[in-house]
Amino acid sequence: MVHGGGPLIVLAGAGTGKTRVLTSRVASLVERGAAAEKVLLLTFTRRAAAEMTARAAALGPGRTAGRVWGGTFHAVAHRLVAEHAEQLGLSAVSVLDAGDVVDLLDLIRDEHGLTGTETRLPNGQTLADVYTRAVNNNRPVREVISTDFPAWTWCADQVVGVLKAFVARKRERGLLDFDDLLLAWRQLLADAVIGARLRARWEHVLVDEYQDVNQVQVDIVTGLRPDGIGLTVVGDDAQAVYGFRGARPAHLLDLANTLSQATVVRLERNFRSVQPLLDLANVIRPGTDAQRITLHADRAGPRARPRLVACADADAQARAVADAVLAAHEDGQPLREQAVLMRAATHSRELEIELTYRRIPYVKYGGLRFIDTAHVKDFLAVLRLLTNTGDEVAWFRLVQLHASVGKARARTLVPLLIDDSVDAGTVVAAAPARTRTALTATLTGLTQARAHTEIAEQAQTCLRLLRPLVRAHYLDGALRVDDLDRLAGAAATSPDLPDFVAELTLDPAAASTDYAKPPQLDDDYLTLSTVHSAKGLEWARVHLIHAIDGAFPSDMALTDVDGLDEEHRLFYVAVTGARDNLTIYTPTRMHTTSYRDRHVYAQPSRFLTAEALATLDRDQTVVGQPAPRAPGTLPTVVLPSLQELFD
DNA sequence: CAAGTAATTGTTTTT
DNA sequence: CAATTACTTG
Repeated sequence: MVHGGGPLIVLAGAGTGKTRVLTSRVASLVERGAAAEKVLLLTFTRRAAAEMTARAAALGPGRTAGRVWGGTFHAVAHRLVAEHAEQLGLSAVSVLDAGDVVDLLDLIRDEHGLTGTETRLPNGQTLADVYTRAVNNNRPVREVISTDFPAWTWCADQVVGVLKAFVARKRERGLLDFDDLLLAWRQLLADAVIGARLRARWEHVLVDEYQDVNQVQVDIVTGLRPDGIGLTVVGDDAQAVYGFRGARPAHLLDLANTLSQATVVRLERNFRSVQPLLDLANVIRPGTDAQRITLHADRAGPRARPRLVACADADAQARAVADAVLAAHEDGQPLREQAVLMRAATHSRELEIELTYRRIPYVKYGGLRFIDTAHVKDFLAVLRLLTNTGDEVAWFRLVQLHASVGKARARTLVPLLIDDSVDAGTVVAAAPARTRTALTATLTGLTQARAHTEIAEQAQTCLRLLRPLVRAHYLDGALRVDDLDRLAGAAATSPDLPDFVAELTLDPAAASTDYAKPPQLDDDYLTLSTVHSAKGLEWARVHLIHAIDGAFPSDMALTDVDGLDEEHRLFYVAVTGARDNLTIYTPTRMHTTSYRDRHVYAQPSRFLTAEALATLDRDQTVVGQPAPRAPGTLPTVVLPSLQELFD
């Protein structure tokens, strides 16, 4: 496809070669004379960015890769903020992740006397939710409280006060959260001089997954290409699944209306799945008929209909999935080509037990990530302190790792640590006697690390100062230290330490196993993933579990129409990830998460309408209780490939 | 004031 | 049922 310079909007159904469109567009632009460094490619994940720049390089006339600006909105924003730190009035820059934001808000909440047990007050997490919703939708905080958080209307004044202080404190200390990065970018574009320079920097801006952008990101794209010239946007409003983060699917169609001269292309030919799977997908696909996209299979080959399997409960479901996975494996389908998808990370609990019991290797995407574990955050805090001594949140973490230092002592120590005019001796003297030795060691270590010029030396010094603290502070300290050894190793080989920290914060490894475990899994393994994390990926065989009301759609989303619509789109994403086979499981009995061991009887997901069921093969039998395992029976084992024996 | 223990609570998705 | 929060003890 060749297209000129005018705005181009590609409405691409699932599996229609969205990535290929963007890739060949980049290649074609470069081929026709655009300088690669004048092309900006904004994607949703770093994985997508890497994939696309690599593919563009393969298509294009060499040297394309690496010179195209590519990355997530947040990663590019970070680069620009670092570049313009001075103009933004920031002396240093640290990126705060969601957890850091909550920590800081809790701290400020304390300072504002918003704690106590007499009346219930919003906690740090709630304050963060209020803040991000206001910022991402350009709505006043008070309005957000009264419409979205009515329970806190009575203390709206205090909430506004805390959030104001929160903003001021971040400015003062050079701390930027995810929202701030985008706001800063938008602000740079709004500046007469800098904005013009940034607009001139890129002739072509390409945006992937446009249905998942929020208002600030819309403003950024508009700020970069005000008339739409040189803009290419790809997306599918039926796959918008980040409403909770401020995204609105309407943004994609709004753009087509705003840019009246835009060329709109609709992709309906699906290169991924066989037709019987698309028959189901087309039924499930939400949206009005006017903008209807109907997928047609390009592929030939075996055409199995999707299957529906009713199970007695989650345990039966786990066994059914494990059986099916192994059966396919026996038939020659590698585990790598199979995935189990679910609405929420917790839905795979029983399955993970079953997989472990049967020794089926798996990697899980979604849920708690390595980066979110306390000791990893501790290590990143230390690294942040190398370049930003004003990083209050990092100091709080580090100081509280020392024995006999809690919240209260940290509050007296941290202001001293931040103050450049206070020397280390004075700070140590302010600590209780029994912690002074350890604290001295920490501060000396930091100074030494800063003095090193080699990145590997810096990382090792940080690890050395943290190791005894982590070992003593956590019950399983020794295990956590092993994790940190690996992480420090990764840090040591990075070209730039602050960039390493920022990148890890902005787009951490998706699987909890990525950094945590040695790569013993590089053989063959099953993928377990939340539907969110699985978006845009594909497998030959997909098992969709917990397709019941209350789980998928999540009962949290049942109260409002927008929430339910989003679940519906998410279901579409789940269904379209399979190439050859799809099996949907509906356990009829579900554990309630509240109250001990109680269970409820759940209906199959409301998205499995009569029309949808007509496209499915239904097993007549309900997978029920197992025959009791004979004692001493060996579990089924996936044999290793033994490849290494033949090398 | 910190750390350990008992009670309680509330559950999704992630850049 | 696990993780936070309130309460007690050292």
